[in-house]
Amino acid sequence: MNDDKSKDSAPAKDFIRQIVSEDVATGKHGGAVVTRFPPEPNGYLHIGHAKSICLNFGLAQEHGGRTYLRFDDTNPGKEREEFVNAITEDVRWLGYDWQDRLTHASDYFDRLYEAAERLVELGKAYVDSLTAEQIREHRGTLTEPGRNSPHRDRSAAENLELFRRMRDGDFADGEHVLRAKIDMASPNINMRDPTLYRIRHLHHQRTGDKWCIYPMYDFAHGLSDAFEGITHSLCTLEFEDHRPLYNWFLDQLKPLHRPRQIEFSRLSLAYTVTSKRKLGKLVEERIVDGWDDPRMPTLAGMRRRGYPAAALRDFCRRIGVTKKENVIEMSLLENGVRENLDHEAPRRMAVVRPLKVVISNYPGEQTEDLTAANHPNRLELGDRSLPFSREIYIERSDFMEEAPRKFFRLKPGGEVRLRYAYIIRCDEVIRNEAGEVVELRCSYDPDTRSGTGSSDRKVKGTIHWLSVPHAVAAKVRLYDRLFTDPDPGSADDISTHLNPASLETVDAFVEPSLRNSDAAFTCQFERLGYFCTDTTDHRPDHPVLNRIVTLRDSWAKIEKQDIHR
RNA sequence: UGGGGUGUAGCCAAGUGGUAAGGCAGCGGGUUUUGAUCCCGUCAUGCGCAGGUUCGAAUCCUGCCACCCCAGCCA
Repeated sequence: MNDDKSKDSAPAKDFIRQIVSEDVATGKHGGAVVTRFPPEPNGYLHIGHAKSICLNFGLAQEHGGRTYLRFDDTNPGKEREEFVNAITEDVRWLGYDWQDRLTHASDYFDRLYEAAERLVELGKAYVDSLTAEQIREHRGTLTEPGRNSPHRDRSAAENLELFRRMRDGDFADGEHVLRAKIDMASPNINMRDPTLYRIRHLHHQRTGDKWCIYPMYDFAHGLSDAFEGITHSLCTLEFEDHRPLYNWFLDQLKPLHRPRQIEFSRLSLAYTVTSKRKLGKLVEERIVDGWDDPRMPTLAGMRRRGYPAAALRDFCRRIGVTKKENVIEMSLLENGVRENLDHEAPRRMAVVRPLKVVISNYPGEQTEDLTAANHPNRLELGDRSLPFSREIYIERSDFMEEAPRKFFRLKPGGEVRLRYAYIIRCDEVIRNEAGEVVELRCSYDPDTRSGTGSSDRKVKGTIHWLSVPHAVAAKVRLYDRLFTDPDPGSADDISTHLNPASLETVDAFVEPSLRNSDAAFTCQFERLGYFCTDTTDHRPDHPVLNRIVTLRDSWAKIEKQDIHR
């Protein structure tokens, strides 16, 4: 089902791949390439993370290297086990395998603590007893240098004792922190004695109550990279200013491996938000069903919507990796999904707004099984049979009483081909008391059955249809973009940009072969204009399908031209 | 106004001194039992701006402009 064809072609040589190739060529790190994908387990992964996952895992793959999946769990209280499970599932779904390299920053809490003590002994770290507010005041501003803390010159022995007592739980939250002793006048604010450890009397999801002090990102991250032998530590642009600090720790502590941090720009997608915090808000406020709501730009949401993992990988390859701020248009993602699905998805018939057609010259009790190809361009995908009878449903919009000149489909007195069946002619239009069209009387040409030698009579239009007694009721969920603004993330309150019509459910009929289909079965409804997939809440007798992505619709263009004529 | 980054088409993105790849979007056309797919064509005298160096500059130099990030005991 939607088998990931490995048509992911070779990635472009972005600047990171150039650096890595050069490092491999010059034998740096013995030619090894070791990367890591380090999410904080405080939310679900979204499309932006896919870029990082594809980069990190892809890069290692290209060089026969290794990639760690490392949970950056240094801040208990924000992080939850539910999220680590979701994240591992998403990474696996995207098609990547970390093998036995699933780690946590918390795995290194002992070693990190030892490293911190070493820094204290080296005179490169001290315990500060200022309040958070005082520390902020001492930090200075963007244009003014900071001031040294009065505790900056404590002796190594005193610092060591204080730090140990911090660890042993002698102090309350916020009473002390451990700080690096660097330069309070540095123009780079990250170098103005950054905090290394803070006291947090909190239960940690993995280490339990063993610790009441937890390391900060800057301290934990670079050293974790070093511990794991990471060669290239790839992160986003906002960490550029942290690189001097990343290197400072390595310079002071001289670990065996020396990783290199390289920054690239985040992905942002027009009309969506890629911020765990903001996505979490949509979940909390029940604007969506959950992190995996098919409208969400999360990997779980896209999976449930029916986006193939291969299409997401292809998308990540297409967008490239640079240091430039970028906003990718939705159409690029959708084109990739469409392209993948067009090749992979079998075709089926469906009628969303039924109009009954009686084929008056077709025998009343007769039923015949017609043969329909599963894919018009890939005969190897086989075919299925489609029951045909005297009464059928067609799409309401496929009939027009007063049709513009270029309307190819059914009109009074006109002919149209029923896909995989016969050519019919509209003889009569039946109305109700209100004057609405409720039924069409047509006649068919028995010589035009699809696939027979005499079936090559040409008519302009082809429409889809379903035999009334055989049609299966189904629900189709039509999703539209969640936001009306191209950059909803810029608003303080993203809910002001919500699209009220982001979800519409319609009753439809589908062909009998869709009854008892597998959940997650993805198909394209012939002539309906979109791809659909069965959802997780699939019921065998009543399929519920999600629209995945819309087909290119040149009819809309023609229609518009016609109006303007 | 301190520091760090980034500017190539509507959106991405190659290009590393030799005369502007590719994709998406758009536009025009052909094939088609999905108005889909597919195929063909078209789309920057121009690379943030202004000078300079050079036979030759998106690439080198100088100056300017615009945008993004940084003042968590978040990551």
